[in-house]
Amino acid sequence: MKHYSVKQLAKLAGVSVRTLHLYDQIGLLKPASRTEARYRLYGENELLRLQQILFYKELDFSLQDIEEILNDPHFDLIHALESHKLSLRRRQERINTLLATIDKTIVHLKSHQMLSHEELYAGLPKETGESYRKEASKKYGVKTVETAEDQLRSMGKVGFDQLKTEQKDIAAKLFALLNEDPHSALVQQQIAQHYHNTRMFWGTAQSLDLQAEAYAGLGDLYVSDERFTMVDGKSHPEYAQFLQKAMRYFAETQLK
Amino acid sequence: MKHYSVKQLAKLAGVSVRTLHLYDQIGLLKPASRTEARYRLYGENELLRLQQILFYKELDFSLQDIEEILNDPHFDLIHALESHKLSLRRRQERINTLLATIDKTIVHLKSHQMLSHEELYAGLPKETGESYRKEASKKYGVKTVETAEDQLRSMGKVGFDQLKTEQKDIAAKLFALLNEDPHSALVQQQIAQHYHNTRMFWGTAQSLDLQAEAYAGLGDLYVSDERFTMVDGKSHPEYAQFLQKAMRYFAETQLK
DNA sequence: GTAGGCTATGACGTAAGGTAAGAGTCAAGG
DNA sequence: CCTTGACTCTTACCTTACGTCATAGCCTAC
Repeated sequence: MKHYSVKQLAKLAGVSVRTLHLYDQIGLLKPASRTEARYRLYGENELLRLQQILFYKELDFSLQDIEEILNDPHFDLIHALESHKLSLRRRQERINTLLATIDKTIVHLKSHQMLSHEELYAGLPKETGESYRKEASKKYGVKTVETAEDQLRSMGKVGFDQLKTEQKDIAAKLFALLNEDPHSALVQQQIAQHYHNTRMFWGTAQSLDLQAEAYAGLGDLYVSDERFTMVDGKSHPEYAQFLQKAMRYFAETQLK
Repeated sequence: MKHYSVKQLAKLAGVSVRTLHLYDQIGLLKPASRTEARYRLYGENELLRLQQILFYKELDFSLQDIEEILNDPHFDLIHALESHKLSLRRRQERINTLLATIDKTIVHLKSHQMLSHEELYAGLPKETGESYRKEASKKYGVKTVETAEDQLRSMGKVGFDQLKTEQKDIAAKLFALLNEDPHSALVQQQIAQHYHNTRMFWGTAQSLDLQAEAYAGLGDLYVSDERFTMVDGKSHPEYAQFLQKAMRYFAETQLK
């Protein structure tokens, strides 16, 4: 009868010696016998069992499961395989979701910086855009408008578009509060929602101080660019100013 | 300014306290400050960072990678995501392979026991099958034939079919050795190949003694059922007997 | 006799926490 | 004032399936 040393068996089956030591230790694959010096000796039976082990390992079963499968001849292997299939399917679906999310994230990131100054005002007649800039700059200062534009630009096209869509939702709620005090708890609660949503488009984490500034600046932009506060095609400058006040107050009271 | 205790932050973000302890320990997310009693205090900034961490964790990034991504603003995130996509794709392909293998295995197992006595002899006119049985039983004893049939049945339809296909290959080699001594090294070497292939269809591991018996019994079956030794539609009883001798010799010398 | 190769056991490390022990902290109620 | 209960701290061991030493014993060849 043939017998193999650890190294021979390991080489034969393509595993490491350590693996055989482990399998011996946990009782998954014991050597047929030992020499006087406690050297492990494996026989043909052990080679066969090892091959079975490796087969199930290929299928991603845990060593514990493999031991149950091999030791209990009445083990319901088909059932085990079916449930294993299910878990593999779940893993696959999860990976699909991950891939989709990553793709979205990549698209999102790539659209960053792609927003040039022209794109920022695309959709508006150039002169109109410029005139709004001038008017807003007069009212709020050149620096404020530029800061707000930078902030918006860093948000990327996707964020930009989504932000507009988002506005529709929040507009419905805030529009009803137009006559409330922008500093009231009622309004501030909605603004908090808006802040948390908006923040998701702002790349890497910044200090709260910076975020406060940026958020307040975004409110300024609302005033400087009517597109953000258009509802059903009509601009609502008083809504923009309402929002600006509410956002700045939020930034100053909640974020500092 | 708001501040959160470990438990509050944990609950807010849906992680465990231990997780926050760990993130603190590895420097991934340090508390903004500590109380006098060394209680951890987290602020709004930490909540934001934690949410970023969880986002990347959702994408199956390791904590190490996440730390690099978050700490280095110049990190090439798009590149990291692309390569992450690749590794996810590989995992998905691997899972696809596993699923296919499992399906095959299940089919294989299900065809076990489905092989009734009639199916065993399907394809042969019933009387022919019966007559072969009788003749073989006379020559080798009823018990031998039944044992061989059981063995074959336990192999399942898939194994049964594949075994026949397999025979075509080995037949080409062994047919040329028909006039050699079945016990010669030349023949025995081919038989060893055959044994190792055949064994793959024999479900769970058995003792070598049992395998030896089964393998020898399979040789008997070859003689009792001409379908195994048909080459181009012609039966070759002398080939069957040659095989039987070689297999029995192999079982007795190599497997005991 | 010794060099080189094989073997044994034991122990530590990995990733991302879970679980638990022992001790200190804090606010509320009696 | 004291106790109770909830919370927190640190330390440390457990998990998977091994890889990687470290130390020591064994075996064979020259």
